[in-house]
Amino acid sequence: MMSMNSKQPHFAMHPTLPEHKYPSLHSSSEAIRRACLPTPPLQSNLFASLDETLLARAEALAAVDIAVSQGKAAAAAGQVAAASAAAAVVGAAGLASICDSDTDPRELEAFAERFKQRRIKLGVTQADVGSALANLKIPGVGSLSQSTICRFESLTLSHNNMIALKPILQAWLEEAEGAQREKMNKPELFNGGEKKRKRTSIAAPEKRSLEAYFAVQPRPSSEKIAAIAEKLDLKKNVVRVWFCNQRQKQKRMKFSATY
DNA sequence: ATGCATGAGGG
DNA sequence: CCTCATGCATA
Repeated sequence: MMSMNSKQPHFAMHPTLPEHKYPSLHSSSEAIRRACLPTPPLQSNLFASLDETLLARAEALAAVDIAVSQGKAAAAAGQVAAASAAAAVVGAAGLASICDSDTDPRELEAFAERFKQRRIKLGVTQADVGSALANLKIPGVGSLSQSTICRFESLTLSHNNMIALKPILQAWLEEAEGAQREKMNKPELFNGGEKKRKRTSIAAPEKRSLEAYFAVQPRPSSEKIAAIAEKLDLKKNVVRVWFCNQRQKQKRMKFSATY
């Protein structure tokens, strides 16, 4: 009965972030990426005359992928290209501010692993760490979800996100190891049943089409999205969000930067 | 561990 | 509408 799931009240959500967690990280990095993108995609006149054709083309590519037995080939190629671009950006920029040890991917990776190791040694779950962060009483820092802690440990967060979270998790780690020799206990609180969100699941065939399309055009216009949505019989918003998430995925540490 | 979703902030 | 940080729900 006591499903000890990771159900947390809503206290961890973004009730109206004070001013967002990491103020200075935004515009700069994005601007640099854009400014240094080596090759602005390809098709431009392709879209002018082709519409449904491109969609069909993308799906054809998906079919080819299947034949090659590597469903992710196209997407992978896109990621590689993006990774190269990102690497070139960092190299060309040569900015001291983003090249010191605190932002060094290797250091982040090393820390993430040490963190996980010590966390486990403390017998604490990812979810525990997340909620415990609120107890650190660090200004502007509340709790985090199991998802985020997991992603931090597996480096599946953006480089900037990793950098921002590192000091926070480091603080928790030291605090926790110090408190271990003592005695600690925190109260658990749960709330009754609320309306649960339902997660839409995109079927494999549709996903293949989306991936194929993404390979040729990662940022389809609203109109294209509508067309794709209709073609795949999905809600337009679902398709839009899928593309947004796909783009974010490309930027995660694990698939980015040459290090 | 990861897929789809939300919301702040920016343009 | 997008990006980005983040989370609920689920495989």
